[in-house]
Amino acid sequence: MTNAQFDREQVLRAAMKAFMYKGYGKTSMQDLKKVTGLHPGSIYCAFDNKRGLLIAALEQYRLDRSVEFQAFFPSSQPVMTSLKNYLNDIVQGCLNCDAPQACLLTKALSEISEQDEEIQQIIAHNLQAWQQALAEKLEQAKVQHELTTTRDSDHLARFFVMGIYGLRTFAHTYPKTDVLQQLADQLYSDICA
Amino acid sequence: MTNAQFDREQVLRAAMKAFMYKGYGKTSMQDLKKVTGLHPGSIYCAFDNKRGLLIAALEQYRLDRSVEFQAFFPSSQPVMTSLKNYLNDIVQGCLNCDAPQACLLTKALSEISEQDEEIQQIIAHNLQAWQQALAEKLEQAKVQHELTTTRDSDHLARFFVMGIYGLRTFAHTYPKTDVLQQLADQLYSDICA
DNA sequence: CCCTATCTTGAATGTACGTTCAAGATATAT
DNA sequence: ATATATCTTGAACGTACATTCAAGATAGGG
Repeated sequence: MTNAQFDREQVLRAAMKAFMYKGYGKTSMQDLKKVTGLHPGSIYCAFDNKRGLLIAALEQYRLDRSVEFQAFFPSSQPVMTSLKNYLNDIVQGCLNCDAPQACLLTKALSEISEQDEEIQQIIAHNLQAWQQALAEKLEQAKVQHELTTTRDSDHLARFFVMGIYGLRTFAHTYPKTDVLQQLADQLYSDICA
Repeated sequence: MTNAQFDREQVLRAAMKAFMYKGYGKTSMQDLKKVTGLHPGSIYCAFDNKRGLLIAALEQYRLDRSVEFQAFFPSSQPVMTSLKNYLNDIVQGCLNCDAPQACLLTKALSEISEQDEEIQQIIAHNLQAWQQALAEKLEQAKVQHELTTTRDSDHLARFFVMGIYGLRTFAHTYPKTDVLQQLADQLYSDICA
């Protein structure tokens, strides 16, 4: 029954990509078969159903992004420098057109949150964990006197994630490097101010 | 053939609401029949097909929002006061749960933009028109010395709409008045600074 | 070499959808 | 009042989908 002969991570990343590009609803099992290389029966065996595959893909996405995030903040480097690099990387991600311009979490949030409370909560939890991780980095920057502001780190982190949500939506309508970079720079300097 | 015995605006607003709540893909013709009171045949007669209804609804949305926007900026009042009221109204909209928390444009953008270039362009055009209208108000505020900043009005307007996109997404995961208001206040003061 | 247990496969199933269209209802003109 | 033209209605159609399942393939032990 529970078969793991295939590379689970690779399958989940392929599914993630499909869900990000077409959206959950419009990604058919045939699409998933094509991109994962798994036959419908195997998908149902491993993930119960399409929804189970989405949930597994969301978890893989969380893991991947978490690793990626930490890699941006080596202890050898000032936190605020890392934060700027991180933000610039997101700007580049918005411009990379063959890759999905949106993040899986916000895309799925807007598509299915009203209809599936469990998935809504998974997504909300993951987004809040990301926000929390950012707040910790900002707090660390304060302690190390890289960041001098009287404002609460939690508030700054919320404003930062809000800005990134907005940046990604903005990029959908106007994916020009210089304008996005200018917006990101403004966001960064408003955090610092 | 082209029949207009029903109230076209009312029908389009009902369709708008359904599309905003369920999304375009998951709103069935049965749903649309229920909310508009129009039988499938009549919908096809008046709007060609479901996609045509969406396009018509997007146009009605544009009109409604345009009227609403101008109403927020009476000449009797300082522009920046109006802008603050406008922003606060958006915050309230994010909290009003029975109404759609997202705007039809961004919701549809994230759902169908990859698959329908024509609709993508309609949406992008409408969002840019909104941004342009904001830029004009900001420019007016500068001329009247309500707003003193060296930054470009177009840039400020872009940053403002980016913030609102982000605010709406944020509200999806955490719809608490005080936090949203704090984020909106921060956005407003960053525009002014 | 064969038998059995497990895994793989894609065709079959039921459902739900967008769309069409012909029959019925209504209004208008003579 | 009757005939004709127009509009309204919802049942029927084809299609596409998620899901299931039984037949076929594969491997491992006797």
